[in-house]
Amino acid sequence: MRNSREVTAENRERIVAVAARLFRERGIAAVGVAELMEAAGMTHGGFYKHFESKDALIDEACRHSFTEPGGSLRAAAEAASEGEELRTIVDRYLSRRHRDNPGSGCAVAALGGEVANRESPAREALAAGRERLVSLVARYMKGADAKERATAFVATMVGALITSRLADGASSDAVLRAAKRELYQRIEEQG
Amino acid sequence: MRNSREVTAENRERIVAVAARLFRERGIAAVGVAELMEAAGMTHGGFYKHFESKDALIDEACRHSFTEPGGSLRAAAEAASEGEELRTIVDRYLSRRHRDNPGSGCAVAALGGEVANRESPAREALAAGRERLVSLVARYMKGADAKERATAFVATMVGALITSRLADGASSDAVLRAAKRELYQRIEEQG
DNA sequence: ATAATTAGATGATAATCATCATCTATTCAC
DNA sequence: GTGAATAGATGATGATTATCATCTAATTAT
Repeated sequence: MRNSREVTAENRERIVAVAARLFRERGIAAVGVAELMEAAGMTHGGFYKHFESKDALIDEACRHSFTEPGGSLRAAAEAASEGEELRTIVDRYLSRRHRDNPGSGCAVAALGGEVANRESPAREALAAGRERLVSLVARYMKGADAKERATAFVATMVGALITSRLADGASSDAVLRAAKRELYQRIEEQG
Repeated sequence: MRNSREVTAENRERIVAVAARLFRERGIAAVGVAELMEAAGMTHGGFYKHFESKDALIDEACRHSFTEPGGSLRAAAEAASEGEELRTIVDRYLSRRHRDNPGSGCAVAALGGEVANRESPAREALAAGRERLVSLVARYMKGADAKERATAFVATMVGALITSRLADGASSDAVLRAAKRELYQRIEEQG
């Protein structure tokens, strides 16, 4: 069977979106092409009409995960009242909601470990995503060393999210709380 | 052929050690039983004389990676001169050496993402490793909230290591530097 | 020393994987 | 409308996987 250009484009987009979600939820290696296509509402064979290989999809899915509208930290920060931008970012990033829903969350935290080291466009996409996050945070910081402090700020957020997902119940919440308190303090110290 | 009890125990230990290294270097899913056994100097078939399954080895390898003598942060901290313990920990953890050698480094940073979520002894082992790291750091902090500050401290270290491994060349060093500076400052502020 | 045990090699198994050839029904270009 | 192009289904491919049965030589227990 054949679909219209429009439907085809939608299908392709759906594959990427589903992959971006499943990869973050369960890891890249743990998700096969067949399962992926079924989750996108198709059979496995059609996959290669859209992508050259699974690796090509991985790259695209990594890029995609930073362009999703729903979880945009940038939008949340820009909607916040003045002086509350960084606190808004922290509250969102270190929320239980974010911790419990990696599929729609930060790809740096969800896929960073699996993609690090291996040289690939996927790694570059995550690296670029991290840098954009640093830039967003730095925008709300004052001083010549804003970028440097933002880099450490982001490292704390990412590390806290990852370690909170690792810990069990009680201490998982404690990790989020501790990091939030720490970051709040840094925000107070010098905007 | 059959080996003596001693040789057998050594072989088993070697499998665990090799697994702990390879898993951290390339990810758990990317390392097969056959490759693992070859790296340990044996053929794949003997594996199941030592372990019930690959999952059982994963659990043991995760536990093992926190008991290696070489990379012990605890030993380094205890050997440091008084007042320099935390700085010693930071210098070690956020060194280029540690960043470039995940195989002998922190398993929380190397495997945290892949093991998070999935319920397993492996996850519990990493969670326990993280808590021991927090306790080690807290030991050198003053105040009633030492544990909480140590939790954020560790999150920053882990997040910095992971994001530095993700970034390319230039910014990778910048991440380490920024986090070190940030943590140094926290140490100064209140021991 | 003899007998029972077993560590590890060899090779097979079945499952899962990414990838691709083929087919078909549809859509687009004309 | 007619014909070329193609999206996606179906099914096969070969590679890789974890797991296991069998065999054998060596070690342990007696």
